[in-house]
Amino acid sequence: MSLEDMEEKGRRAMPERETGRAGGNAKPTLKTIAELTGLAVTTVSRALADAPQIALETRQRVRQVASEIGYLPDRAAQRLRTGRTNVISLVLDPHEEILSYATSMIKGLTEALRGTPYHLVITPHFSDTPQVDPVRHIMRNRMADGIVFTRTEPSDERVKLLMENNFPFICHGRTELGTAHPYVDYDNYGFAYLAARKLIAAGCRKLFIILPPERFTFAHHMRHGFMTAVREEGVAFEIAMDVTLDSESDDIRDYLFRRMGEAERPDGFICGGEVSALSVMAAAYDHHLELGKDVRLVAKQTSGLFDQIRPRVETIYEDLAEAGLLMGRLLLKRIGGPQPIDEMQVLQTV
Amino acid sequence: MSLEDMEEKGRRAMPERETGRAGGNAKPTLKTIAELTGLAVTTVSRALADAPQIALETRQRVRQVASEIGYLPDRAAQRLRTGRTNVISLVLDPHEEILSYATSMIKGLTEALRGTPYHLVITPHFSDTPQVDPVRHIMRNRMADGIVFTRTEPSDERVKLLMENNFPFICHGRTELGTAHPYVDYDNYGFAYLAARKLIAAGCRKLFIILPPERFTFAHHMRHGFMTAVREEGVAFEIAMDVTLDSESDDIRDYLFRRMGEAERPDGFICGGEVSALSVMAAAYDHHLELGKDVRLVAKQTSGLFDQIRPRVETIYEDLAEAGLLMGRLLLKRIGGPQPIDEMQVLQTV
DNA sequence: ATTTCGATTTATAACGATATAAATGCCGTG
DNA sequence: CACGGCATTTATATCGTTATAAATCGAAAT
Repeated sequence: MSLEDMEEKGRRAMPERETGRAGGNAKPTLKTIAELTGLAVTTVSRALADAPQIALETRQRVRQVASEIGYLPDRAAQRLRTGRTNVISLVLDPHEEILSYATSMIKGLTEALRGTPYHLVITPHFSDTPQVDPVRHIMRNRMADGIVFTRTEPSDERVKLLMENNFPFICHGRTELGTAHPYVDYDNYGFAYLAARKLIAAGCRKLFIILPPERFTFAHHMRHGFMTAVREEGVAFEIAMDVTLDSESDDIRDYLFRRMGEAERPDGFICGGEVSALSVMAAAYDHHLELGKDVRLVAKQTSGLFDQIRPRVETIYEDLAEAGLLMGRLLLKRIGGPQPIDEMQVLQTV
Repeated sequence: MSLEDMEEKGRRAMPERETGRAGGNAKPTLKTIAELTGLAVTTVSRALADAPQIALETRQRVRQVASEIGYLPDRAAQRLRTGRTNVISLVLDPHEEILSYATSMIKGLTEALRGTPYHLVITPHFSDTPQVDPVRHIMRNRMADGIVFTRTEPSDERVKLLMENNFPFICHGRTELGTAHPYVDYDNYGFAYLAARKLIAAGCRKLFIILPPERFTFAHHMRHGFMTAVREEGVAFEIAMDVTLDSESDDIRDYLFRRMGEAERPDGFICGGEVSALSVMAAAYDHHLELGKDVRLVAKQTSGLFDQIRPRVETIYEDLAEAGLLMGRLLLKRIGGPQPIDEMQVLQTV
């Protein structure tokens, strides 16, 4: 083998300095700091953890060196040793793909996690598997230190499972289980009640509401708020059959178009979702009904969308980013503290 | 020390079975399988990796036992040992909070990652730090095996940095750097061209377009497509000053309302975003201009939103979930293969 | 019978951090 | 001057996995 050949082979064996290690110097570890300071790795570790048994002067010197060389602890090593993942899992339901719901939540959550060592992992929940599966998987295999999920049900299996195992979590919406659990909710009772009162005050004589699917707790809250208002005022009412806020918006529009063509047409509509509210408007438009005169609508607003909609629609605002922020904060608090904190918070209708 | 005392102490030492270890049996590891099969840990590891040097019969037996006890490899340990994180980072720009953009991307990405060991981590990019910071951080500290980002610029610092370090990534949109790099883009030239042709064909005599901020490559594409069409047809045109697709939608509406009140009012509008398109509609409405008669609008549609909008608006569809799916697939391919694959794909206007 | 070979399996050493227990050195005290 | 006590530092083991090198074993070859 010639000299050139050997050189050639050498080049092949080490192509171009392992990916990502540009600059020539390897990633700093505790060992690097230990060598630079002349201390033991253990000491460096505890110094960075601000352990009181390490001399103050040592702690400061270690901190100094650490920041100079841009040391960051290896997450994998920490996770392996301590069992803590520094991960928060957001379990996303396929239905949350609609519009801004998930994005607002994510915005709030990342804001809450900002400055902490926690990362946000999106765990999709595919519709062909039971709702509790991703949660169980995360918990069993310790994929995260805490779980965030939404669309809570009255007797939610996920809440039960997580409570049983004392695993940190927070959910958007409440259960109707006896036991207290951490959650953040919006006052959907208040929403529906207020919406109905507004419509009645505007002169509506027959109210119509599209509810979330019955299996969600907040569907009950909305129904209850709606029923309370219509009973107080003694006006006629109707609750959408066959379609829910989760239905395809085309289906909602078709359904409403049919209903608007039948006898005893409702004149006041309540809609707890933005796109479905547009479906209501479209159905009315297709019937040449004038919004704000022939029919009225109160919609729940979760984005700036309805500020651009004409004719103007009365809305009641739910701040999902704020909910996400709050959820993140409460979850971090729960993870930090050893015993379960059963803090709950309901964001009021504005 | 009495016997009771010792027992008491023993109990204290193991308080209540570490959180999450319900059921009494600890989380299975390679060691567990090794003990059950009588093999060495190394052998089990290689058997599960389907190494050819392990006897077929052994491999099958190990697989069997592994699935029986529900073994899952510890990600932290794998990550520590191999340096691979099994994480894909999606860097989210604050502007992507609007409506469905991020959600659609996430949907596509999770679909692509389904069945793979990869997790999706959301890395927020806060607006008070340089755009390249989160990308550099992820790369330097090996927080992920691959990066996804959006809003690509002609001379994008992120692309440069990642290319220099040969770090796997994919972006939504192209650069104008000479070097090829992996990306998925939408044919925004085609969008603007087609939109302009449609408006002209419908009889419009003065076209108006709202572009993305100039710093993004796709702004140039749209401008180019728009300019080509108006020049071909020789119609008058105007490009929005002062507002872009990133502007507050209220600002866009106010701006357009003013413009529509001035002389030589445009009669054909092109809008590359959903909410801003609604702003155009709102401005026209507030001027009592009839859409489809006094003024026309072609909007880019990225969700089902415009199917519910009345009066009906002409739209051109961009499938962001499809883009996300494609990006995920290309990135995984890039991570799998040792040498950079410079695959690029432009999704065509439909 | 000894050697060699190929096919398997195994032992050992890391990856980078931290918990536990042990060691060091300095101080005052008896 | 030996000792105990205190403050501080260090050595060792470990988390669960995989890369590397070494070992085992039966069968074929010398």
